[in-house]
Amino acid sequence: MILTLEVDGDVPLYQQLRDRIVEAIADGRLHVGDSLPATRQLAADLGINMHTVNKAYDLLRREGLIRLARRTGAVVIRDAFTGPPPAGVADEWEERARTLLAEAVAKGLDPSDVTHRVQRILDGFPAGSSVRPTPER
Amino acid sequence: MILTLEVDGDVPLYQQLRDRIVEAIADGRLHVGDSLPATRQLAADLGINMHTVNKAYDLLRREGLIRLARRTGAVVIRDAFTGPPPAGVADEWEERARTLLAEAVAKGLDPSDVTHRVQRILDGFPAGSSVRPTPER
DNA sequence: TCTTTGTTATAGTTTTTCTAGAACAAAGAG
DNA sequence: CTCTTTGTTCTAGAAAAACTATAACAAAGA
Repeated sequence: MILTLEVDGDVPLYQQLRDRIVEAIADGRLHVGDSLPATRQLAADLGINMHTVNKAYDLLRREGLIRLARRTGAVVIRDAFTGPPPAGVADEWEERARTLLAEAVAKGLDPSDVTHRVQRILDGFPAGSSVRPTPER
Repeated sequence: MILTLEVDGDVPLYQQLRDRIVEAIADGRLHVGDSLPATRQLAADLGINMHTVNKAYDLLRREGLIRLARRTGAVVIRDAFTGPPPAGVADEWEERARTLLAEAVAKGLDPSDVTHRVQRILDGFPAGSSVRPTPER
């Protein structure tokens, strides 16, 4: 898994790392059961500290996306096909979505353009190609 | 304009303030030409420091949403009907949208549900109710 | 001229971020 | 059973960000 981080950006490294992994899961480049690199290994590869990777992994664990265990390492336990998300996840997500969408509208982006962009992004995800009323697997 | 901030949240106060104002613009509760409260006044109302408000206003200014001037104060200069956004704004927005949408998918939200939620949010904005191929006003 | 309002400067505290090194603990590999 | 790998925890420190507090400056409308 190739990851690149912006060292001089305004987004914290552990947040960027978390985001890239979330995107990898959504993209289908990571599936349930897949292992993430060991914290020490990934830290070395990225040229950052072990604890920074640790923090990103801890975030993903608290979000219910990975399982952490000694010796086994970090393993993906959630993807688009795993089943319905815990209650509250959708509403909490929507709240943040509302802020982002408000920004688009406030800045004058055409709402239908926004819709199309969102649709295109979703369609780009493996799980977004087909309507999925009931979870598979 | 009534605003409430989460003092003990993990989102910086100036960021929350910026978000609430962006939402107010998108909601149509703030229009082009409307004045925001003076920094000292708003700081006092919210029980926070003047410089924190200042930082939020400065963000909004750099985003092209308000104009700042002495004596005149902070005035909204952009809303959904002002015209097309500067080049690059849409693409920069889409990049962040992609991360947020990836999170939804990775957490198992049904893509069609995500679409519906996005649509409902957009429709809730005054500018989102009707298709707007060409800017009005 | 006075007052309002943004702007800038200085300074200090607290929290967050990132790094560094070390040791501990569980669990699979051999 | 021993060794090694991997997450976990601890301490510590540096740098940056966030927030507060005061004060003074500067422009511009009343």
